[in-house]
Amino acid sequence: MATAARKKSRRTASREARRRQLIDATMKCIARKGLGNTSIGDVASEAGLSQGIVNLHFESKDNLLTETLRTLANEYRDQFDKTLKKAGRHPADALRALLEMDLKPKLLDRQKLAIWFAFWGEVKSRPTYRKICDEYDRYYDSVVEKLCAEIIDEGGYTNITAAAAAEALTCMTNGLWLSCLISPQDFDRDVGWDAIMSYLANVFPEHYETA
Amino acid sequence: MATAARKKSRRTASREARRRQLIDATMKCIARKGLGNTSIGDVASEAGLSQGIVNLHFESKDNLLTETLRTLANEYRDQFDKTLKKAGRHPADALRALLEMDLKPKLLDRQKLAIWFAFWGEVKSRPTYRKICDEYDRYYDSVVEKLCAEIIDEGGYTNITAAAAAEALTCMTNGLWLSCLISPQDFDRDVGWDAIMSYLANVFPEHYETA
DNA sequence: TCAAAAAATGAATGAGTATTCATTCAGATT
DNA sequence: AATCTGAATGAATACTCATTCATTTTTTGA
Repeated sequence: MATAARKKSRRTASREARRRQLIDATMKCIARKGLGNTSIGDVASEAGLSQGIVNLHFESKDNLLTETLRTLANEYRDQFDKTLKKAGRHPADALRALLEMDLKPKLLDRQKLAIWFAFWGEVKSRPTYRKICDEYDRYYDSVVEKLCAEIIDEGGYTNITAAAAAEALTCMTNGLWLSCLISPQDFDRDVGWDAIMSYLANVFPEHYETA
Repeated sequence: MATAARKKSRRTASREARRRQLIDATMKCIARKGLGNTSIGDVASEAGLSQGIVNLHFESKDNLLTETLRTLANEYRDQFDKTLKKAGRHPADALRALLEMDLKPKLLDRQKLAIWFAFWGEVKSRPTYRKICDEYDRYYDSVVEKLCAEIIDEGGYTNITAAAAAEALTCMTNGLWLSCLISPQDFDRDVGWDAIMSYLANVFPEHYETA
C-alpha cells in the first residue's frame, strides 16, 4: 500500500557497525572538503543518516575526529604488520616489502593521503593528534631501524649507521606522499621506487642490486 | 592636554604595510590555532586592529589565506635563491648548501612547519593551494635535478639517474620536516643531516665524503 | 587652515553549525 | 498481539563567524 511504498527501510545497526560507518563517511568528507570544512551534518548526510547521529554515537565532533585518526592509523599499522609477517625472515626482504607497501596504490591514493595530511596539518594546534601520530611513528621507526641494523651487521657495512639509514628511508617515503599529493599529474610511482631502490643499492650493495 | 594623554596614537599605514602586518598575524594564528580554527577576528586582534580590517584590505578571508600561502612560498624561494647565488659555481657545493638550508633553524622551526603543513592539509580540497605549491615545487625540483645531472656528469656516475637522486633528496627533506613536526622531542637535526650526507656520500662518492 | 579623500572602526546582519532532546520507530521479548 | 528497549530522527537552541556598512578618525593637498 501507500505506506509500504513510502517506507524508507530504516534500519538499526550495531553500535560498532554504525561507528565504523560514520568514520568512513568522515574520511570521505575530509578527503573531499578538507578537515576544517567538514561539518557534522556533512558526515551524517554522507552516511545517509540524520543530524543527531554523530553525537549519539561519538558524543562530540572532537571525539569523532580523534577516532577517525585512530582508525586511519590502525589501518596503516595492520598493513604494516601483515606485510612484515608475510615477508619472511631475511631483513633485506622485509625492508624491501615494507617500502614497497608504502608505494602500493592501495596506500598511495590521493584520497587517503589527503586525510593523512589533513590531520598532520593540525598536529601543531592539537596535541592529541600529535601524540597519536608520534606513538605509531615510533613503532615503525624502531622496526625499520632494527632491520637496517641487521642488514648492516650481515654485510659488515661501515658506510652508514642504522639510525641514519632508517631516517633516510622513512623520510623518503613520507616525502613521496607529499609529491603525490601536490603534483599528481607529474608524480611517477616508478621514479619514486627508483629513488628508494637506488638508495638501497648504493648504501647496501651486498643486499640490493641496481635496477 | 587630556586629549593628548588619551590619544591612542592610532596610525594609518600604507596599504602594503598593513597587508603584510595582517599576513604576519595570520601566520601566527595558523601556527597557534590551526587553519580551520583561525577566524578573521583572531587575525585582526592578533594584529591589534579592528574586526573589519581584513575585509577592507583583502576583500575576503579566502583571499587573505591565499595571499598568506603566497607570501610563505615567496619567503622560501627567496631563501633558496639567495643560498644558490651565494654557494658558488660547483654543483656539489650548491647542492650541499641547498640541503643545509632546509635544515637550518630558520626554516626548520615548528612555527613555520605548522603553517606549511596546514596548507598542505587543504591541498586536496582547495585546488588553488595545490597549484601554488606545485608551481614553486617544480622550480626547486628542476634546480636540484640539474645540479644532480651536473654532478653525475662530472663524476661519470652510472649508479643513479639525476631524476631519482633529485626525487630522493627533496623527499628526504620534506620527510624530515614531518618528523620535526610530529616528534619534536625526539627529532635530532644531526641525525637528519647524517641521513642526507650519508646518502650523498654513498651515491656520489667522488664528490662527498662520509662524515 | 580646511575640505575632500582615505583608512579604520565596531556594531549589525545573516548564514552556518555543534549540541540537545522530545518524539518516533524497528525489532526483540514476553 | 502487547510491551519494551534502545536506535534514530530532526526541529530547536545557542552559539560562532564572515561580511557589510554607517560612522569616526586620520591624512592629504589646495
